[in-house]
Amino acid sequence: MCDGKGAIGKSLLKWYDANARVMPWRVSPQDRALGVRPDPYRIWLSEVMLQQTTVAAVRDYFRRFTARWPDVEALAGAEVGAVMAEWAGLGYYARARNLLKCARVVAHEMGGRFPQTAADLQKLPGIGPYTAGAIAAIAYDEPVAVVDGNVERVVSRLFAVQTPLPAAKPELTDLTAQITPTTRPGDFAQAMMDLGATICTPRNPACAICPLIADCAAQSQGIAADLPRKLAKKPKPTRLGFAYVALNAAGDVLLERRPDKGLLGGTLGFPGSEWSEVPAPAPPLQSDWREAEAEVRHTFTHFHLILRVFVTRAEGADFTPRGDFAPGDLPTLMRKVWDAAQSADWPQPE
DNA sequence: AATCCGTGGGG
DNA sequence: TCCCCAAGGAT
Repeated sequence: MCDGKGAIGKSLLKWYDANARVMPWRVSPQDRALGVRPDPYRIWLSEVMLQQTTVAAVRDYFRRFTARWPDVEALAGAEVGAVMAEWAGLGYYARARNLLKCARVVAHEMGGRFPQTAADLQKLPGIGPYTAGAIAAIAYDEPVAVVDGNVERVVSRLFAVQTPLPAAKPELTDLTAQITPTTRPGDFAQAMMDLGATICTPRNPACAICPLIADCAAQSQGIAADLPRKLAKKPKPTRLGFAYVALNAAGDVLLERRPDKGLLGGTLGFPGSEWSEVPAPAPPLQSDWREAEAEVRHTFTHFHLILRVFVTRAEGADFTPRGDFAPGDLPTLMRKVWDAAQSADWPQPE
């Protein structure tokens, strides 16, 4: 490691000490001075929630989870339906299923203590290279490279890496390791991410106020905003489908839980057809179905979806009691279906 | 290794 | 409106 690279950590930590963002899972500088350590449970929970998800979106979810399940043993004792309902709206629902799996492994097989190295953390469900590194660095001071999308951007600019992502990932990880200090590696990782989120942004980076401007190759070459290079993305097709909202006379709701695998796996929702270019109607029961005026439009990671929504009054054995149903327990797509159903011209019960 | 997985905000 | 993208992981 050359002196220039060591200087990056020093400059960055100085900036971080003056500019660290306040977040519910971070230990405040005052508490840190009193010797308070980050809680591995809260670091783990926050890092899983933050996977591909903005800080703003995570905040309230984190508060609700930690209020309801203050430690890993409490979470391990939760029912999967309760966890899915609490996660509803946050997206990427495999994270919620793996979160509970991981909590149960840690609580039941590890005495409630998380592994203390990145290598061992990564063996747990839902913990990959990034999350393992983040927990190890922040909670256990392991000087490991922590590489998320922010760090990829910051490092590709610092060293003017021209290789497009994702092929550049190993090179960026290696470069990150070279500038990661052995002291305060967790603060360094969080500082890199804060820098990427607030100054070294994807578009219009604020190089003029960047603490690393003197170390940045891309800035000196005038190409900071052009990095990192990325491969072109494929276009998103549009799929169609039908969704069915049935209530009985008491106002109970016909719901179904989706299988664990695939889109919206393990979440609660309304029955419906397949989603495809030419879906076949698939009402869950025979009744006087009325179509809502409003269609539901929703965009997933890799396709657009347009749903036609039908409503009816009917009787059946497997309705969810009205008092047990809350739209907030549904993923966003199904909340949209519910909202569209409210504006429909409902048939009267027979 | 390429694909599959949500959602909301910003430009 | 549309595209980008955000503290990625599993398969």
